[in-house]
Amino acid sequence: MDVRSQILVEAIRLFAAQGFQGTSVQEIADAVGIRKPSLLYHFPSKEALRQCALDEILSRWNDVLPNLLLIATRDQRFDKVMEALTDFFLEDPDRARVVMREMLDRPEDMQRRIITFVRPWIDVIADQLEKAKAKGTVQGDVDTHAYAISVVNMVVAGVAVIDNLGAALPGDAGAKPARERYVRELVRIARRSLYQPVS
Amino acid sequence: MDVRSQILVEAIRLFAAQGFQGTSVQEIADAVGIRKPSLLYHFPSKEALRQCALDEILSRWNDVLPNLLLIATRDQRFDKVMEALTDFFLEDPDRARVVMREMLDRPEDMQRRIITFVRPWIDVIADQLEKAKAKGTVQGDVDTHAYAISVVNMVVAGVAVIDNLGAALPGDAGAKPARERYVRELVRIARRSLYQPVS
DNA sequence: CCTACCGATCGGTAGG
DNA sequence: CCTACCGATCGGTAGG
Repeated sequence: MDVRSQILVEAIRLFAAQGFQGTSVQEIADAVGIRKPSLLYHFPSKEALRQCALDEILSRWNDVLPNLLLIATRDQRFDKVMEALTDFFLEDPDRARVVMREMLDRPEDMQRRIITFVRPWIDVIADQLEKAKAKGTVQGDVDTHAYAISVVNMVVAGVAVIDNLGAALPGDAGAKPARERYVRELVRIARRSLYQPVS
Repeated sequence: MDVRSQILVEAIRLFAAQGFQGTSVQEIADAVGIRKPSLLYHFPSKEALRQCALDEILSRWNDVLPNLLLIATRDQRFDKVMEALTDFFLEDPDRARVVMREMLDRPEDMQRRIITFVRPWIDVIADQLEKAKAKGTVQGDVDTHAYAISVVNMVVAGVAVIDNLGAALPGDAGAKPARERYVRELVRIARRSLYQPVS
């Protein structure tokens, strides 16, 4: 792996754990094993490093997005879409943490990214849900746009703090790992609040 | 209002917007209109200020909690409990932002607070839900603990970034404010994923 | 509650 | 990719 990629990996890890302001360029350089000015040769400023770290995460999301939209458009396989969404963030929870932090730290910046980046595919999914609503598969009072965004936000926020939430569960020693319980329940909540009961 | 309270108000506002590391003691002192050493007379360190800011939020939560548990225990009025929960954070979204930031910045610290502070009343609510499950009012496959925690997390995270999420909605000019749409949909999701359909 | 001041660390640059 | 160094700001203290 080249130095630039190593820098991005360590930056995302540290930004996720300590935040952007809570992480110094020195710390990232130490983690990579180079000197601070060497890092600033690859990224002209700490701010540039922030943008690149976020782009890195969003571009990986773009890798899974086409496949996800294909599934959603073709046969509305809800479980598959939710699985792709949860898998993406569970694969590296730091992604969820960085995204949550950016939404808190830079709301205007993140709103811009959301408009150009998230809204298009939210619109596609909402369209599908509207069709399903007309057919009667989906419950009539679902606010399809607000629903889709809320579910995405629930997954991102849930994964970002998933290990914290474990502390709120009763500590059954032999029980299923807390992570799995939460993810399963999140998916259940999203599904059950969407579809018309089959009865 | 005394100086100490003013400091806490400004600290919570700035911590919510910029984070703890992103806010300097100088900034808070400026916002209050005093010098930095004067602030450090009231709070011995920035770290002490953080703890007090969080205690302030949690103690306000303790004001509404007994009433909330009474409602939940007496007649399981789900909508009233959800209303108390959403109202508390919507009343000042900075509360939600500070809590989310603390969960990200200080996971071990926050886990401790969750165990002593959140878990007891989550247990009470989960107990109520188990009884309702036995009666058949609540759906059989609900993981009551994971459900209660997930709903709380959904509300906290949703309110924390509620203005960001507006950017993902189509911009119907005359439409209902984005905030209200989101809150309404969050409550619908929570309710519908819990109860057995009346059919 | 203030003025004056501390060492440490910050992001970033010069120059090679 | 390094050494050497910059001004600015950080949290905090002394002393009144």
